[in-house]
Amino acid sequence: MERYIKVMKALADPTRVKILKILQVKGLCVCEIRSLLGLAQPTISKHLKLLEGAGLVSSYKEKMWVHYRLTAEQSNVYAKTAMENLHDWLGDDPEIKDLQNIVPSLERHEIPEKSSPSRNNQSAKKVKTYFYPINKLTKDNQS
Amino acid sequence: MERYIKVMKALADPTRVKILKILQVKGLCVCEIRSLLGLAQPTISKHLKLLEGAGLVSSYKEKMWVHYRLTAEQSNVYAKTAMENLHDWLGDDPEIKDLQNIVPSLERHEIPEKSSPSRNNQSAKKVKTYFYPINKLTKDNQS
DNA sequence: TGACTATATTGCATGTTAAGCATATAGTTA
DNA sequence: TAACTATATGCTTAACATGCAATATAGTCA
Repeated sequence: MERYIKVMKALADPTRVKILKILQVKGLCVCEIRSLLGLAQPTISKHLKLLEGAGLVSSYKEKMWVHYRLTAEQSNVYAKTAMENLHDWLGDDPEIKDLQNIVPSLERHEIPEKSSPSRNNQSAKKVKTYFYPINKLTKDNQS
Repeated sequence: MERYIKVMKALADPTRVKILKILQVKGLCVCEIRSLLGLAQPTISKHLKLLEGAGLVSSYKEKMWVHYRLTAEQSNVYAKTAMENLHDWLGDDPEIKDLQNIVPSLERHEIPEKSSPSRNNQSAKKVKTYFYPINKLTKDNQS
C-alpha cells in the first residue's frame, strides 16, 4: 500500500506532472526544467527528489549538471503502469503542449536566468501556479 | 489537467483506496463502509463525496440508505483507466484482503455501532490510521 | 406528530504539502 | 586558491487535507 500511495501522490501534483511530461520528450538537467517551468530552483530540486523517491525518474551526473530522465526499466508495477498511462494523457493540454514544444530547442548554455534566484530574481518570470484543491467537489464525470 | 489531478488525488489516499477496493466486492451503504473502516461517519461521507466528485463512485438512495458503488460506465478516461488498474492492484495487501473478505457477510441491520458516533462512541473501535507522508523520500523502486 | 435512523454539513484541531528565500555543498575554471 | 555555476538542504509560511464532534437534514415508523 505504501508504495502505491507514494506513486499516486507523486502523480497527483500539477508541477510534477509537467516535469514528467517534459521528460517524455527528453532527459534534462535541473536548470533546464527550472527555466521551462519558471519556478525556483530549490522547488524543482525537491519535486525531482520526490519523483525519484517514487521511482518515476532517475538521475545521473555529467560534469556540473545532474540529468534527470524517466526511469527506463521499471520494476515498480505502479510506477510502470501509471507512466504508461501518463504517456497517452495530457498531450493535448495547452500548457503541456507548449512546454513539450520548447524542449527540443532548449540549449543549456543559453538559459536566460541564473540558477540561484536569490541573486537576481527581480526579472525572473513569475508564473502563477494553478492550484487544484481536492475539496472543490464539483461533480465532474466527463472525460 | 484539472480533471486528471482530481482523479489522481482521489486515488492517493489510503482510506479512499480502501473504500474503492471494498466497493469492488459489492456496493455498500455509508454505514456499512463506516463499520468496516472504523472511522467516523462524517469522515466516510466526505471521502465518498470526494470520490463521487472525481467520478469514481456513484450513489443512489434506497429507502433510508444511500448506496455507493463503483461508477459503471466511465466516460472519464482517467477514472476509467485508473480503476481498471486498481482492480488488479493491492488485492494481496493484508488489510485490503481482510476488508474484502468481510464484505460478503455484512448485514446492514447487524452493524454493531450506531451511525452517529457523537451519541455513543465510548465503545467505538478506534483504528489507528496509517499515514504515508509524501516526503519520506526513501528510494523505493521495487514493485 | 414525535422518536428514531441514516446521511450530510459545518466547524475546528492537527498534520501535510508546496512554495519561497537563504544557505550549504560540490564541481569547474581562472 | 578564489570566483563562479549547478544542485541540494533547511527553514518559514500559507494553503490544503484528514479526522472528529456537533449539528442539520431527510426519511421511516409507531
